[in-house]
Amino acid sequence: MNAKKELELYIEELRTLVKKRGLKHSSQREQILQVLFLAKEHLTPEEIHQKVKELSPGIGLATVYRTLSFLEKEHLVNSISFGNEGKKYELNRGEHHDHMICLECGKILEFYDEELERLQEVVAKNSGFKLLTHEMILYGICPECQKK
Amino acid sequence: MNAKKELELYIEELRTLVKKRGLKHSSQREQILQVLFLAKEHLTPEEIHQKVKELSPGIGLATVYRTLSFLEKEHLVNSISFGNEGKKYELNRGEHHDHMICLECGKILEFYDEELERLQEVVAKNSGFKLLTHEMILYGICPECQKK
DNA sequence: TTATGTGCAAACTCTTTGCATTACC
DNA sequence: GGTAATGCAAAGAGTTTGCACATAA
Repeated sequence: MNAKKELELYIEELRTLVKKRGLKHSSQREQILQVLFLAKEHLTPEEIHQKVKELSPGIGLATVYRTLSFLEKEHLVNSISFGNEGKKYELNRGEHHDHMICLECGKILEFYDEELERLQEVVAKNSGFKLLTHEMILYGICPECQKK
Repeated sequence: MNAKKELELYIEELRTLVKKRGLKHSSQREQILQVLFLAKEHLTPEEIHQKVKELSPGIGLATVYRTLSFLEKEHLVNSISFGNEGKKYELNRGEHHDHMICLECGKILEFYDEELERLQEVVAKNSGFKLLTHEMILYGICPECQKK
Protein backbone atom coordinates (compact mmCIF):
# COMPACT_ATOMS: atom_id res chain seq x y z
CA MET A 1 0.00 0.00 0.00
CA ASN A 2 1.43 3.39 -0.88
CA ALA A 3 1.74 6.18 1.60
CA LYS A 4 -0.97 8.35 0.13
CA LYS A 5 -3.52 5.60 0.38
CA GLU A 6 -2.41 4.79 3.89
CA LEU A 7 -2.84 8.39 4.97
CA GLU A 8 -6.34 8.35 3.55
CA LEU A 9 -7.16 5.40 5.75
CA TYR A 10 -6.11 7.32 8.83
CA ILE A 11 -8.17 10.31 7.77
CA GLU A 12 -11.12 8.05 7.13
CA GLU A 13 -10.69 6.64 10.62
CA LEU A 14 -10.67 10.16 11.99
CA ARG A 15 -13.86 11.11 10.11
CA THR A 16 -15.64 7.99 11.33
CA LEU A 17 -14.59 8.65 14.87
CA VAL A 18 -15.59 12.29 14.78
CA LYS A 19 -19.00 11.32 13.46
CA LYS A 20 -19.42 8.63 16.08
CA ARG A 21 -18.83 11.19 18.79
CA GLY A 22 -21.38 13.58 17.28
CA LEU A 23 -18.68 16.10 16.42
CA LYS A 24 -17.80 17.93 13.25
CA HIS A 25 -14.95 17.43 10.90
CA SER A 26 -12.34 20.13 10.48
CA SER A 27 -9.45 20.59 8.12
CA GLN A 28 -7.16 21.50 11.01
CA ARG A 29 -7.59 18.16 12.72
CA GLU A 30 -7.04 16.43 9.44
CA GLN A 31 -3.83 18.33 8.80
CA ILE A 32 -2.48 17.67 12.26
CA LEU A 33 -3.07 13.99 11.65
CA GLN A 34 -1.25 14.32 8.34
CA VAL A 35 1.75 15.94 9.97
CA LEU A 36 1.93 13.11 12.46
CA PHE A 37 1.59 10.59 9.67
CA LEU A 38 4.49 12.08 7.74
CA ALA A 39 6.69 12.53 10.82
CA LYS A 40 9.64 10.24 11.10
CA GLU A 41 10.15 11.05 14.74
CA HIS A 42 8.27 12.05 17.84
CA LEU A 43 7.13 15.67 17.77
CA THR A 44 6.38 18.24 20.44
CA PRO A 45 3.15 20.27 20.21
CA GLU A 46 5.28 23.23 19.22
CA GLU A 47 6.96 21.33 16.40
CA ILE A 48 3.61 20.07 15.18
CA HIS A 49 2.31 23.62 15.22
CA GLN A 50 5.22 24.80 13.08
CA LYS A 51 4.69 22.08 10.52
CA VAL A 52 0.93 22.46 10.34
CA LYS A 53 1.35 26.18 9.76
CA GLU A 54 2.86 25.33 6.39
CA LEU A 55 -0.53 23.91 5.46
CA SER A 56 -2.79 26.24 7.46
CA PRO A 57 -0.82 29.40 8.21
CA GLY A 58 -3.46 30.74 10.56
CA ILE A 59 -3.75 27.74 12.84
CA GLY A 60 -3.38 28.41 16.55
CA LEU A 61 -1.29 26.51 19.02
CA ALA A 62 -4.38 25.98 21.15
CA THR A 63 -5.98 24.03 18.35
CA VAL A 64 -2.96 21.79 18.20
CA TYR A 65 -3.22 21.09 21.92
CA ARG A 66 -6.96 20.48 21.74
CA THR A 67 -6.57 18.16 18.78
CA LEU A 68 -3.74 16.21 20.35
CA SER A 69 -5.77 15.68 23.51
CA PHE A 70 -8.66 14.44 21.43
CA LEU A 71 -6.53 12.15 19.29
CA GLU A 72 -4.77 10.72 22.29
CA LYS A 73 -8.00 10.10 24.16
CA GLU A 74 -9.24 8.23 21.11
CA HIS A 75 -5.97 6.32 20.78
CA LEU A 76 -5.11 7.63 17.34
CA VAL A 77 -1.88 9.02 18.71
CA ASN A 78 0.42 8.13 21.58
CA SER A 79 2.44 10.44 23.70
CA ILE A 80 5.71 9.92 25.46
CA SER A 81 7.08 12.17 28.15
CA PHE A 82 10.45 12.07 29.80
CA GLY A 83 12.08 14.34 32.29
CA ASN A 84 10.82 17.87 32.23
CA GLU A 85 11.11 18.10 28.50
CA GLY A 86 7.39 17.91 27.90
CA LYS A 87 5.34 15.49 25.88
CA LYS A 88 6.11 14.25 22.42
CA TYR A 89 3.55 12.72 20.10
CA GLU A 90 3.53 10.03 17.47
CA LEU A 91 0.84 8.50 15.30
CA ASN A 92 -0.50 5.25 16.67
CA ARG A 93 0.36 2.93 13.81
CA GLY A 94 -1.25 -0.03 15.50
CA GLU A 95 1.92 -1.73 16.57
CA HIS A 96 2.73 -1.28 20.20
CA HIS A 97 6.35 -0.58 20.99
CA ASP A 98 8.52 0.86 23.70
CA HIS A 99 11.35 3.34 23.61
CA MET A 100 15.04 3.70 24.15
CA ILE A 101 16.29 7.24 24.55
CA CYS A 102 19.88 8.23 24.00
CA LEU A 103 21.06 10.47 26.81
CA GLU A 104 23.80 11.82 24.57
CA CYS A 105 21.95 12.94 21.44
CA GLY A 106 18.31 12.62 22.52
CA LYS A 107 17.43 10.24 19.74
CA ILE A 108 14.46 7.97 20.36
CA LEU A 109 14.68 4.36 19.21
CA GLU A 110 11.73 2.03 19.18
CA PHE A 111 11.66 -1.61 20.11
CA TYR A 112 9.27 -4.40 20.82
CA ASP A 113 9.92 -7.58 22.72
CA GLU A 114 7.21 -10.14 23.14
CA GLU A 115 8.76 -11.76 26.16
CA LEU A 116 9.01 -8.43 27.95
CA GLU A 117 5.38 -7.70 27.26
CA ARG A 118 4.35 -11.09 28.55
CA LEU A 119 6.39 -10.75 31.72
CA GLN A 120 4.79 -7.43 32.52
CA GLU A 121 1.42 -9.10 32.37
CA VAL A 122 2.62 -11.76 34.77
CA VAL A 123 4.11 -9.28 37.22
CA ALA A 124 0.93 -7.21 37.24
CA LYS A 125 -1.28 -10.25 37.70
CA ASN A 126 0.83 -11.42 40.63
CA SER A 127 0.02 -8.16 42.41
CA GLY A 128 -3.66 -8.38 41.59
CA PHE A 129 -3.19 -5.31 39.41
CA LYS A 130 -5.30 -5.06 36.27
CA LEU A 131 -2.82 -3.99 33.61
CA LEU A 132 -4.21 -1.61 31.00
CA THR A 133 -1.15 -0.09 29.42
CA HIS A 134 2.45 0.57 30.17
CA GLU A 135 5.38 2.75 29.39
CA MET A 136 8.91 1.48 29.34
CA ILE A 137 11.82 3.73 28.54
CA LEU A 138 15.38 2.52 28.45
CA TYR A 139 17.91 5.31 28.89
CA GLY A 140 21.45 4.91 27.67
CA ILE A 141 23.83 5.60 24.83
CA CYS A 142 22.92 4.74 21.26
CA PRO A 143 25.37 2.87 19.00
CA GLU A 144 26.38 6.01 17.07
CA CYS A 145 27.20 8.02 20.18
CA GLN A 146 29.21 5.14 21.60
CA LYS A 147 31.54 5.32 18.65
CA LYS A 148 32.48 8.89 19.40
CA MET B 1 18.60 -0.65 62.67
CA ASN B 2 16.07 1.82 63.97
CA ALA B 3 14.66 4.60 61.87
CA LYS B 4 16.43 7.39 63.69
CA LYS B 5 19.81 5.82 63.14
CA GLU B 6 18.96 5.16 59.51
CA LEU B 7 18.03 8.77 58.96
CA GLU B 8 21.33 9.84 60.45
CA LEU B 9 23.12 7.73 57.90
CA TYR B 10 21.35 9.52 55.07
CA ILE B 11 22.19 12.87 56.59
CA GLU B 12 25.78 11.80 56.98
CA GLU B 13 25.81 10.83 53.32
CA LEU B 14 24.47 14.26 52.45
CA ARG B 15 27.13 16.03 54.53
CA THR B 16 29.88 13.99 52.92
CA LEU B 17 28.56 14.69 49.47
CA VAL B 18 28.17 18.39 50.11
CA LYS B 19 31.72 18.58 51.36
CA LYS B 20 33.02 16.59 48.42
CA ARG B 21 31.45 19.12 46.07
CA GLY B 22 32.99 22.01 47.96
CA LEU B 23 29.60 23.24 49.08
CA LYS B 24 28.17 24.18 52.44
CA HIS B 25 25.77 22.33 54.63
CA SER B 26 22.36 23.80 55.34
CA SER B 27 19.56 22.86 57.67
CA GLN B 28 17.04 23.25 54.88
CA ARG B 29 18.62 20.57 52.73
CA GLU B 30 18.84 18.30 55.74
CA GLN B 31 15.19 18.78 56.54
CA ILE B 32 14.07 18.15 52.98
CA LEU B 33 15.99 14.89 53.10
CA GLN B 34 14.29 14.06 56.38
CA VAL B 35 10.84 14.68 54.92
CA LEU B 36 11.66 12.34 52.05
CA PHE B 37 12.99 9.78 54.49
CA LEU B 38 9.79 9.80 56.52
CA ALA B 39 7.49 9.84 53.50
CA LYS B 40 5.58 6.67 52.82
CA GLU B 41 4.70 7.73 49.31
CA HIS B 42 6.01 9.77 46.42
CA LEU B 43 5.75 13.48 47.03
CA THR B 44 5.42 16.49 44.74
CA PRO B 45 7.66 19.53 45.33
CA GLU B 46 4.60 21.34 46.65
CA GLU B 47 3.84 18.57 49.14
CA ILE B 48 7.45 18.48 50.27
CA HIS B 49 7.35 22.23 50.75
CA GLN B 50 4.27 21.95 52.95
CA LYS B 51 5.83 19.29 55.12
CA VAL B 52 9.17 21.02 55.47
CA LYS B 53 7.42 24.21 56.53
CA GLU B 54 6.43 22.41 59.71
CA LEU B 55 10.14 22.22 60.53
CA SER B 56 11.32 25.48 58.92
CA PRO B 57 8.27 27.76 58.57
CA GLY B 58 10.16 30.29 56.48
CA ILE B 59 11.49 27.94 53.84
CA GLY B 60 10.78 28.93 50.24
CA LEU B 61 9.48 26.74 47.47
CA ALA B 62 12.50 27.68 45.35
CA THR B 63 14.80 26.12 47.92
CA VAL B 64 12.82 22.91 47.68
CA TYR B 65 13.22 22.88 43.92
CA ARG B 66 16.92 23.67 44.10
CA THR B 67 17.50 21.00 46.69
CA LEU B 68 15.55 18.36 44.80
CA SER B 69 17.55 19.06 41.66
CA PHE B 70 20.73 18.71 43.61
CA LEU B 71 19.68 15.53 45.37
CA GLU B 72 18.48 13.96 42.16
CA LYS B 73 21.66 14.84 40.31
CA GLU B 74 23.60 13.17 43.11
CA HIS B 75 21.29 10.16 43.10
CA LEU B 76 20.11 10.58 46.65
CA VAL B 77 16.54 10.84 45.40
CA ASN B 78 14.65 9.55 42.38
CA SER B 79 11.86 11.23 40.54
CA ILE B 80 8.98 9.78 38.64
CA SER B 81 6.82 11.72 36.25
CA PHE B 82 3.71 10.63 34.51
CA GLY B 83 1.30 12.45 32.28
CA ASN B 84 1.14 16.16 32.87
CA GLU B 85 0.89 15.73 36.59
CA GLY B 86 4.43 16.85 37.26
CA LYS B 87 7.25 15.10 39.00
CA LYS B 88 7.10 13.20 42.24
CA TYR B 89 10.09 12.43 44.38
CA GLU B 90 11.18 9.60 46.62
CA LEU B 91 14.28 8.90 48.63
CA ASN B 92 16.70 6.58 46.87
CA ARG B 93 16.83 3.73 49.36
CA GLY B 94 19.32 1.84 47.25
CA GLU B 95 16.95 -0.78 45.98
CA HIS B 96 15.91 -0.26 42.41
CA HIS B 97 12.25 -0.80 41.66
CA ASP B 98 9.65 0.11 39.10
CA HIS B 99 6.13 1.42 39.45
CA MET B 100 2.53 0.54 38.86
CA ILE B 101 0.14 3.45 38.88
CA CYS B 102 -3.58 3.08 39.46
CA LEU B 103 -5.49 5.13 36.90
CA GLU B 104 -8.49 5.19 39.22
CA CYS B 105 -7.08 6.45 42.51
CA GLY B 106 -3.58 7.52 41.49
CA LYS B 107 -1.87 5.27 43.99
CA ILE B 108 1.67 4.23 43.16
CA LEU B 109 2.74 0.66 43.85
CA GLU B 110 6.32 -0.49 43.65
CA PHE B 111 7.63 -3.73 42.29
CA TYR B 112 10.81 -5.41 41.28
CA ASP B 113 11.24 -8.37 38.99
CA GLU B 114 14.66 -9.77 38.33
CA GLU B 115 13.70 -11.46 35.09
CA LEU B 116 12.27 -8.22 33.72
CA GLU B 117 15.46 -6.39 34.57
CA ARG B 118 17.55 -9.04 32.90
CA LEU B 119 15.45 -9.03 29.76
CA GLN B 120 15.80 -5.30 29.40
CA GLU B 121 19.55 -5.71 29.41
CA VAL B 122 19.27 -8.29 26.69
CA VAL B 123 16.97 -6.20 24.53
CA ALA B 124 19.25 -3.19 24.80
CA LYS B 125 22.34 -5.19 24.02
CA ASN B 126 20.68 -6.66 20.94
CA SER B 127 20.27 -3.13 19.60
CA GLY B 128 23.82 -2.17 20.43
CA PHE B 129 22.40 0.25 22.98
CA LYS B 130 24.36 0.83 26.17
CA LEU B 131 21.74 0.67 28.89
CA LEU B 132 22.31 3.02 31.79
CA THR B 133 18.95 3.21 33.50
CA HIS B 134 15.32 2.68 32.78
CA GLU B 135 11.84 3.62 33.76
CA MET B 136 8.96 1.23 33.58
CA ILE B 137 5.48 2.22 34.58
CA LEU B 138 2.53 -0.13 34.44
CA TYR B 139 -0.80 1.64 34.29
CA GLY B 140 -3.97 -0.08 35.35
CA ILE B 141 -6.40 -0.61 38.19
CA CYS B 142 -5.19 -1.55 41.65
CA PRO B 143 -6.82 -4.40 43.60
CA GLU B 144 -8.81 -2.05 45.86
CA CYS B 145 -10.31 -0.08 42.99
CA GLN B 146 -11.25 -3.27 41.17
CA LYS B 147 -13.47 -4.25 44.07
CA LYS B 148 -15.59 -1.14 43.71
C1' DT C 1 35.92 37.15 55.54
C1' DT C 2 34.16 35.14 51.61
C1' DA C 3 31.63 32.10 48.89
C1' DT C 4 27.44 29.44 49.06
C1' DG C 5 22.55 29.02 50.40
C1' DT C 6 18.16 31.17 51.10
C1' DG C 7 13.75 33.78 50.55
C1' DC C 8 11.27 36.54 47.80
C1' DA C 9 9.39 38.06 43.66
C1' DA C 10 9.57 38.25 38.93
C1' DA C 11 10.21 35.76 34.84
C1' DC C 12 9.58 31.73 31.94
C1' DT C 13 7.62 27.68 29.74
C1' DC C 14 4.07 24.75 28.78
C1' DT C 15 -0.77 24.10 28.69
C1' DT C 16 -5.62 25.28 29.35
C1' DT C 17 -9.64 28.26 29.11
C1' DG C 18 -13.10 32.06 27.89
C1' DC C 19 -15.03 34.32 24.30
C1' DA C 20 -16.25 36.17 19.88
C1' DT C 21 -16.23 34.41 15.28
C1' DT C 22 -16.10 30.83 11.70
C1' DA C 23 -17.28 26.55 9.63
C1' DC C 24 -19.61 22.30 9.34
C1' DC C 25 -23.85 19.46 8.96
C1' DG D 1 -29.94 27.53 11.99
C1' DG D 2 -27.77 25.40 15.48
C1' DT D 3 -23.75 23.41 17.42
C1' DA D 4 -18.98 22.41 17.41
C1' DA D 5 -14.27 24.14 16.15
C1' DT D 6 -11.13 27.80 15.78
C1' DG D 7 -7.95 31.79 16.83
C1' DC D 8 -6.65 34.89 19.96
C1' DA D 9 -5.41 36.49 24.25
C1' DA D 10 -5.49 35.90 28.95
C1' DA D 11 -5.08 32.92 32.72
C1' DG D 12 -2.99 28.89 35.17
C1' DA D 13 0.26 25.65 36.80
C1' DG D 14 4.82 24.29 37.54
C1' DT D 15 9.50 25.58 37.60
C1' DT D 16 13.57 28.59 37.21
C1' DT D 17 16.24 32.78 37.94
C1' DG D 18 18.13 37.36 39.72
C1' DC D 19 19.23 39.67 43.60
C1' DA D 20 19.86 41.26 48.34
C1' DC D 21 20.53 39.23 52.64
C1' DA D 22 21.79 35.37 55.83
C1' DT D 23 24.82 31.79 57.05
C1' DA D 24 28.37 28.16 57.09
C1' DA D 25 33.34 27.39 56.88
